[in-house]
Amino acid sequence: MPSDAVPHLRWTDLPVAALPLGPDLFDPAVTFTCGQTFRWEPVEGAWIGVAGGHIVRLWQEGRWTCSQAYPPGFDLARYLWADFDLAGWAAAMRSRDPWLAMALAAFPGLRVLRQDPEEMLFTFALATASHVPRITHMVRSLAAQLGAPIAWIDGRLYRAFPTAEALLAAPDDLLTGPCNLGYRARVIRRLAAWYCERGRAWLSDLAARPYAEAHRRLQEAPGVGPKVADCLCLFGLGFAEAVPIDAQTWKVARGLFGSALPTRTLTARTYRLAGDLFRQRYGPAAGWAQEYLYHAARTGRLAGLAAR
DNA sequence: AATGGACCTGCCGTC
DNA sequence: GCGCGCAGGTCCATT
Repeated sequence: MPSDAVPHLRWTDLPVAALPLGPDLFDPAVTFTCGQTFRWEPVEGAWIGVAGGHIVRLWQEGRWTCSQAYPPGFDLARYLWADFDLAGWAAAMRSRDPWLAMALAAFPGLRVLRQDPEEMLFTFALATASHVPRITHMVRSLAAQLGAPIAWIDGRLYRAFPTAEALLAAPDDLLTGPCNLGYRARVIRRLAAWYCERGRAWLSDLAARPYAEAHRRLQEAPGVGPKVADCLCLFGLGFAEAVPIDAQTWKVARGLFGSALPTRTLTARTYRLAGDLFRQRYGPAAGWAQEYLYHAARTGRLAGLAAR
């Protein structure tokens, strides 16, 4: 669809909704920049992002999180996992170990988001051997180059995350050129072809399966290993017990669990083992604990936690 | 089952 | 400004 075929709107004309989430329960700045989502930007005291085909603007007023969205029908409460009792969980977790307690204190209001599973599939397949600034650039370029236009708002055009079909049809020099995917261009193309043969139901059906099964079956997709599968489980399918173990989290795991992890490097077996140890220590929302520990480790707040 | 290496570049801490 | 570099890994070949 050409970009002049979508509506021209103004934020002042869009209705406002509100959720009872104050800064202690939801901190947009931390949540949107900690490496689980890549399309939110601060704009004049608010945050604007595109998620699941909706343009969303949100800001906080006292104990409330206010929001606008186009097209209407965006379920912000679901997106923010608002029914997860962050305060209660955090209170229960502080005693598990001083490291998680430190991370909880350092980043109050960090929430795990429930994002669109298809977007998560391609986003985290893209994220391999990369880092947050670069992933952000890749995701935003892809949306700018291949995303369907949704609307103009206050003179700016917003585009959706590219569909699998659009990624599959994209010329190779577009993926490697302006989007700077590097070797990931091949990965994305292969994954898009594989996914297009199955369709969206393949992903959404997994959300109804037990975590272990979903995690295993996701890895049937090319370019999806154990870590990307866990990102999908946690960020896209709502499995709070999924613990993505990347390089940072592996360092944390070695510090926490020491000799219980038999190898120095992350292997298929130790990946499983580390995840189980996290779940043992932090319970059914171990994925939330991972998110706090990952962000703390990445920003250098866990300097004292060295592997034995 | 556990390494070792390749794969594309932009960051970023370190010489 | 670089860099036997490293980064939210995965895949494949060897041992």
